[in-house]
Amino acid sequence: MMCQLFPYAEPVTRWLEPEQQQAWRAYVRMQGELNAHLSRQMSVDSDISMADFAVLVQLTDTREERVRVLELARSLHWEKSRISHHVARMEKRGLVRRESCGSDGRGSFVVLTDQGRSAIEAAAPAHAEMVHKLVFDQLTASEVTALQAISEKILTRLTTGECAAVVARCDADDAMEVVPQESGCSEA
Amino acid sequence: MMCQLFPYAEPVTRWLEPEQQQAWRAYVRMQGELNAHLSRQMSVDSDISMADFAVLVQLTDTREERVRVLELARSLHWEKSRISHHVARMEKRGLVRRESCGSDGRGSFVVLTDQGRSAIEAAAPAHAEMVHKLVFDQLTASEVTALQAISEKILTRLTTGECAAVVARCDADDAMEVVPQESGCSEA
DNA sequence: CGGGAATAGTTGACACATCATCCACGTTCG
DNA sequence: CGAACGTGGATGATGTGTCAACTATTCCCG
Repeated sequence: MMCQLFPYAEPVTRWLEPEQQQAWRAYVRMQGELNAHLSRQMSVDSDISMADFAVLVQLTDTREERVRVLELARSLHWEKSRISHHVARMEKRGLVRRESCGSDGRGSFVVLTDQGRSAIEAAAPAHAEMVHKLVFDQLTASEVTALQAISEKILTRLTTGECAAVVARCDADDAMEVVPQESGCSEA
Repeated sequence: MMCQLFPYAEPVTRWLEPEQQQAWRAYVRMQGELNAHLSRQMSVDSDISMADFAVLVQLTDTREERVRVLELARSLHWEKSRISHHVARMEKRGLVRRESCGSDGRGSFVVLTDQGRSAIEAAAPAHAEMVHKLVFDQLTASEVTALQAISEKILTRLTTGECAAVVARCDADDAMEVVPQESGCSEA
């Protein structure tokens, strides 16, 4: 009853088709186990986590080997508080060091230490090898292409329109409605 | 020097080819952001996490709506301690309930509560819709097929040979080799 | 029957991510 | 100049995942 009267109240959920189900389950499991395996492998034989690795990569990618905290946050797509906590832990272990920023009293740099450099140099080869073995050795060239295309399509959807707006509505406490502004947010 | 004398000492790291780099970076970011988005969406509009959801799905998939803890662990591919902690938290929120197992004094069941059932029924449609919007609406039929093929190939590699052995070597301290027993576990 | 070993599950310590809050500094504009 | 507001970053509480013990039961075998 009241089916056609309130079409908006009964959107008739779009469940997944069987082929979609299969693909989705396979993807979800693969992604979970791949993450788990890469993480564990890295922490077992290099004593750093994937998160540490990501931070160290950003640091070594820069000449000067020092990066502002917020730039780290942006390039890793992490929240600033996550960066802050993580850098604190890494500092405690001697992988990085903080330096205050002269030109902007609020800011601070994250600086790579020698220990941090040797840590990433030790970890990188095994990690690359593992990615080869687990992923690229299993795939044909066209599958690699497809993987990239698929990832980019989904990524585009994720960083466009409503989705991006949800992410961006961070600390607007008294904004009664979220204006899905599609530009002018991040590249200040 | 000493290049060919000690070939094993200098394995000449296999770094990623440019196309591989691109595909890998795209995949890693997509996977991270997709996870984040799905998790946040679910906890925002249904007040349960993806982990809760996964547990509840397992419970509703069974007639009786009660499952042994270890069976849960196996079907979700989680560690038993993770299950234990998580079930404890879910119990505290009223989503599930524990019941002791008569036939095996060590075991216990996890049972779906009414509140748990309504929680998953409330969460499922929005989740399915989100997966559609973010993933399948973006992909062609052949990309869906490719995604499944890719996932299954990688998954096969992960659950075969050395990788599986690493996972399985849990508390077998003195077991020199791991026998990958494939049945006879769950139906007591 | 008795004494290991395996099994089912819990627990505590720790690493990590997220959220809300806070503070210090900078910018803008009256 | 100085109040208001935005920004860079730190902090504490809480929920979650992992690892390493630990308990209690059951199984196996002599």
